[in-house]
Amino acid sequence: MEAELIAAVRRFNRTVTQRVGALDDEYMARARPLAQARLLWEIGPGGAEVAALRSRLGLDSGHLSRLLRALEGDGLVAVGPSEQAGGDGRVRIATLTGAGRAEWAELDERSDGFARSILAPLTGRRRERLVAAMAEVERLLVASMALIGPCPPGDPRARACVRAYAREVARRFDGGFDPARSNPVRDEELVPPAGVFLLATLNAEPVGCGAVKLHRGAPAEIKRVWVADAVRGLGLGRRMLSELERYAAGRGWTAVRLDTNRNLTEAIAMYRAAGYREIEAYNAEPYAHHWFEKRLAP
Amino acid sequence: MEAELIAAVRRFNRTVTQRVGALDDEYMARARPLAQARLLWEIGPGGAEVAALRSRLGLDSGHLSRLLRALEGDGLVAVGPSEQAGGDGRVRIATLTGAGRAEWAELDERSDGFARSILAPLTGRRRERLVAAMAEVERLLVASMALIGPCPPGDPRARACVRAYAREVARRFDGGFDPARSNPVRDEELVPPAGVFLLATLNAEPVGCGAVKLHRGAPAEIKRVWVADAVRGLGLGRRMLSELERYAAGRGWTAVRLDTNRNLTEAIAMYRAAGYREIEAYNAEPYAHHWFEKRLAP
DNA sequence: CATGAAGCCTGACTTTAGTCAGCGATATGG
DNA sequence: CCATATCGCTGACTAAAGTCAGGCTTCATG
Repeated sequence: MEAELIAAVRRFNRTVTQRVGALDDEYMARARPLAQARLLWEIGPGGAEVAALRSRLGLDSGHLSRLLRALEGDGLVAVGPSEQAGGDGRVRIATLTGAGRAEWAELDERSDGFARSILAPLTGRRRERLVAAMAEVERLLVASMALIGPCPPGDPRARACVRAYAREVARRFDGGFDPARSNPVRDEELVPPAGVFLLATLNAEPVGCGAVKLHRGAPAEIKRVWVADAVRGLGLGRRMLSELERYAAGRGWTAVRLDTNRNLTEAIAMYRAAGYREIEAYNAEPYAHHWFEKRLAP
Repeated sequence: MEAELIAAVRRFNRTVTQRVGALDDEYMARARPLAQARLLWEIGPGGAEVAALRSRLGLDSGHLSRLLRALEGDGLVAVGPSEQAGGDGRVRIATLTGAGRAEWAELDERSDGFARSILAPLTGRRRERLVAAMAEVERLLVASMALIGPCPPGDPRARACVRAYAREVARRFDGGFDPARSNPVRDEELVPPAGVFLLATLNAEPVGCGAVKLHRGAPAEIKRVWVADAVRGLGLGRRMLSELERYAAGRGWTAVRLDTNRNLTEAIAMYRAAGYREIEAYNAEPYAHHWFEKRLAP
């Protein structure tokens, strides 16, 4: 990786996170400790589960509890049981009181004010350029924050991705998609050593998946590569694919193949760009129109 | 200002400062408190004056002193007298010891590693785009961090700007520039109520200047508008100009004028773009070829 | 329904950050 | 040379952040 690029990223980190970040904190903190303000903000007008707050803010359970107590003491927050029918009685939900909503609105206003103060000194054209560049940085940074790792196929996040995949496929295939008619994939096939299921997460939210089956005496087979709409076009599919290939190659497989539907044009383009070449049908998948293979470097 | 733009800036602030900023801190902090690590970093291999560190990091004198003591105790830093011939015996200089330099190098390495980790998940083309966008954001953010405010013309920073202005003008005018031949500007003329000298600063460093003289019974006169090379093209000259106009308008003047040399083409373009129109010579400035005037809204 | 895990809580800390008054040495301006 | 300011330092704080061990309640599971 060129030193030039690294130096540029470092300059950015220094200037932007240090200066803007510090100012942002100042804008956030009103007569209140920063952690409390952040928490209040994160609860939001709609309320939030305590566990979600803990993971989003990365706080210790004791610390968070105390912060909630402080906000409750100031009459800004009410923490109560989940209240939902069939809800888990252990989880508690924090909601803003009237005063809390007022203070939240105040924070929102200040946040607007801060953004305004960044734009204010710039002329119209430069403003547009700054905003466009910021959007680009944000998009690509988000892409680089996504993590891809193995996950049991039975995990709720994995299930959610597979459901989303099935929904999308049902929408896009001519004549819909009936899982019962398609070649089945059983969970055991996606657990090492038979194969693996990889989950892509962004801030712990699942945003994509992919799996590979290591067939004995045959090329490994890639299945269920899917990326959430919100993060398409960031190269996540490509990363998922190469992680799956890496897994197969690491176990000694020298080729991977996959089947796909003619309507999934971007996927097909991605496979070609990633070095896959079209082959004859190797299975009888009723929804497939194209079959691809890629040889793996050992 | 459109809500669209503000929302984009806020999204950026959120993603970047919170996520990248927090990670940056983690990378910085090795078994050491963040403030100590930052201080060590800021001292750098070349050493630094204690006062400079205080202003750069925005720390309280007592706090900084204690941090220095802690680093000294760990054998990383040595604080000694200025040592320079004719140096101020009160100021002290912090320098890194061998161990300190080693730890500094380690921080440098980690900082590189962090930058690398941002770029690593991206493909080549996306990397280029991210870096380009980061550079753009940084440039424009720097522009919006510059502050313009009144400053006594005798202040060392003001003097430094005026000297830089004179050097540049000497380089660019045909046949150089001899201040003695030019229409003189006395300091008293640039102190309220006779006029004002404005200084543009970026992180407390002077990066530009401008002045206006409020002539009795005549249009106000703008002088010495100058912007440092490093921050040109960011609209700072334009901002300086409008601050000067605002000052004159605020005291009741309804027009400003100025003279300029034909070689300062960007300045001339800026005057025109800012609503100045060329007029007949109103003085006998030997270095001037163009004279401009702008009417001010009350 | 016994068992263990999960979710949230409190108590009892430590560490870090930050503030403020005042001191001793040095510099500066009349 | 005297008054006054500046620079860096120490002492004596407070506030905020963060850690860790347990305890109570609720849930899931055999």
